[in-house]
Amino acid sequence: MAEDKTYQEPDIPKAFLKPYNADEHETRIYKLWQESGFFNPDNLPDRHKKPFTIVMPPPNANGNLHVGHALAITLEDIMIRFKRMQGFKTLWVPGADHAGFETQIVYEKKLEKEGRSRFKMDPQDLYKEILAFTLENKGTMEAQVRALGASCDWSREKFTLDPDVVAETHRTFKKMYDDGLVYRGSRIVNWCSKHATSLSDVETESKEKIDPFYYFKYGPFTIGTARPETKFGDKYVVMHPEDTRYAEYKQGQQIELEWINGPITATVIKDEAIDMEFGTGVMTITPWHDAVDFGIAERHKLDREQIIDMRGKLLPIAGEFAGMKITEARPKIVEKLKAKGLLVKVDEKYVHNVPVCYKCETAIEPQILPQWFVKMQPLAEKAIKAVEAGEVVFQPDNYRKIFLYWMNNTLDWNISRQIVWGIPIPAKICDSCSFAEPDLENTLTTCPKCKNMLRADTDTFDTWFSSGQWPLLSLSYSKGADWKSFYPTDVMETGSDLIFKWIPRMVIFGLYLVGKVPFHTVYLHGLVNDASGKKMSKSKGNVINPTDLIVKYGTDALRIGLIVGNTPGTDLSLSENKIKGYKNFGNKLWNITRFVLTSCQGMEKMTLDVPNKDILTDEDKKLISELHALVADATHDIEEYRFYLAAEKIYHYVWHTFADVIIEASKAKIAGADISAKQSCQYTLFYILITCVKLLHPFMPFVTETIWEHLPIADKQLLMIEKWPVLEEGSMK
RNA sequence: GCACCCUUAGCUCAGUUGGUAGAGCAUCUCAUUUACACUGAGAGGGUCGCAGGUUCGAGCCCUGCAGGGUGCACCA
Repeated sequence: MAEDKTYQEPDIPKAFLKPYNADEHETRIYKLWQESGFFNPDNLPDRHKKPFTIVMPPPNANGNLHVGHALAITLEDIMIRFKRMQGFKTLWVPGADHAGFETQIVYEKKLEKEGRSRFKMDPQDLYKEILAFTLENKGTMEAQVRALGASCDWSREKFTLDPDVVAETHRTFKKMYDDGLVYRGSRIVNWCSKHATSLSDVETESKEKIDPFYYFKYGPFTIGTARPETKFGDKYVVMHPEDTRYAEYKQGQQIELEWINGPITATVIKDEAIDMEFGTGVMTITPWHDAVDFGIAERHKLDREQIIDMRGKLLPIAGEFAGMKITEARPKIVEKLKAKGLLVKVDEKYVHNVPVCYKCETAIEPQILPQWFVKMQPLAEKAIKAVEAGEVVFQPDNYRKIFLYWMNNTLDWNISRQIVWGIPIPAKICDSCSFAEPDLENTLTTCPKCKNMLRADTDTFDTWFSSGQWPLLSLSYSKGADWKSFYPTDVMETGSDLIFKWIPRMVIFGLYLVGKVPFHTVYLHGLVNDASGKKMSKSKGNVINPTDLIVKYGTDALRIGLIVGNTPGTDLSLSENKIKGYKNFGNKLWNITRFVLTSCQGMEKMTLDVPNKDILTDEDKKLISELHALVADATHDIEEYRFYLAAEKIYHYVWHTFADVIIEASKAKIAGADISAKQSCQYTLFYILITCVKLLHPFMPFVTETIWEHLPIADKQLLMIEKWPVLEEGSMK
């Protein structure tokens, strides 16, 4: 800044002779900030002592940022800039996410377009291709984060596949195995037959479907089902133990009956999972392909048999239907049962919700598979305790209830994924017996139980297994003591949709690995929808690329436009008009500066202090005390995470009090003959200007820093490290 | 079915501990060689979803109801 001479000249800098043009300044200003080194807390001046840390939720490195990212980056940057100006030793750790499953899907779509398929590729080659694709997109994503003005410490940037991240994730896996918190088991999992991988319970969505609901004669019973194609192997008939209609049938009783492919022996089971109100109150079970049935089979130690293969086709047990896709087989099976006189009736319009893959909407086919699971209950208990003790608070507060609700209803977490793009699971598996064990050093070759050859697990971890440890991993907690200054972090700011997927896992891993919660405050922002409140999606064509808005209106306008009127946890309808309005605001501030500089021409260099009372008129003293009331109010709002209110109040003051009232009234004084009134007015205008510019800096960093460059102030620094306006002792109230 | 949220101006939404109903956009009128290419002054517009309750006082607290949204679980 020293080489910039314009501010030393008494004339109005030339820059102010034309409207503010964001495009001219933003790249240069960002460079100035970055070269100053102040993004890195280690380089901040001495007054910055107490750490304030945010770990950036690493954006997916598989494409462009969307406006939701722009909102997140803005919120985080507001907190960081505010705290930095207040004198905190601020650290904001940027990152990039390889985003396992999600990126692989993006890449598979690309392959599909090229007429290729991952199922015909060598996994190693596929991995290499996706890596190259990701690294290329990582650069695009980072450039967009910079364009948003993010004052994060790039020297500490982490990628979720960095070698130390992978190594540490492996160690956690081993540690959890040794502690009995990770186990390998053949359990029912959510299987997506399109992507050919299992999914966790948070990676499925439910979709309403209308299907026929069939009633079949099953020996002396009538059973109801929407899925006749799974019924080939059904040999258990289940009813509620208290159902008086079926009191004559006893647990374990065997019944001979005629079924799809001939006579079978069915066994009566009594279980409380049965809803007496539903259907006939009797059902047969298919443990291999239904979670509830699996639970019943577990409780009663029943046989299970696979009916449907991993690509969604019927197995030989289906007899003449073997090899058919289930949708194709269903009507034919019903036809056969009808021919045998076993079809009782059909409800044509049965409305139910079926789980689907959250990415491709393919119906989830539950399957029993040997996978690695995390035992959630003991971990969830700790997380519940920590949240109940107030160690983590939520903004807005109602997410606390949602967090606790989920933690109280948690299922064991399947962490195995049958995809290549991710962190490999460092384990050895015996295909001959049930042996499986983590093997970080890659030393196990033969099974200690049955002496057969072991094979390396080809699965990768669920992305959330590593990203759940992100607050620790991103601070390189395995290396050196640096992380201890910044952990636990202060705020985790992320989308409200991650309240299940991510937040609980981070709390759990933080408590498990180092005994401390990973953050004290969780700030959750809502979705950014289009102007009519509809969710942005590629298929609707209403996706807004933040870069387009930046090009049109400038980053500052986008930032404050995303903040005003946007309460935490609530979805936002984004209209371009609003952004445009804030572009005008940037220019208003620009012109205010021009007016104040013109009015102050010929004065000595100014200081940052409150003007001396002795030279101020009573009227101006009152103006300054009103300004101080705004400072106190806005500061309080920011501290309470009410950024939408702070931004609006400052905006309103600047435009409708400072510009419309104070400046209008000042014109007569500046032109008037009363020298002391003029001087008082000049000091007052200047002081109000610098205070407003400071207050706006977290929200609109570029225009405020640009203005700051041109202000005739002695001993000034970059605005980003100037002191936040403070009402010191003795200053006018 | 359960949980959570929402319902305030034409639209999008604020409204902090209960103390006279707010902003932006839109509309209308007027001004404007202006610090302002992106401006100003002013106006209209609300039974705060409905019904009760607590209170000196309720948009805010309590109960019930209705409508909308989101999430979770499903019920074979």
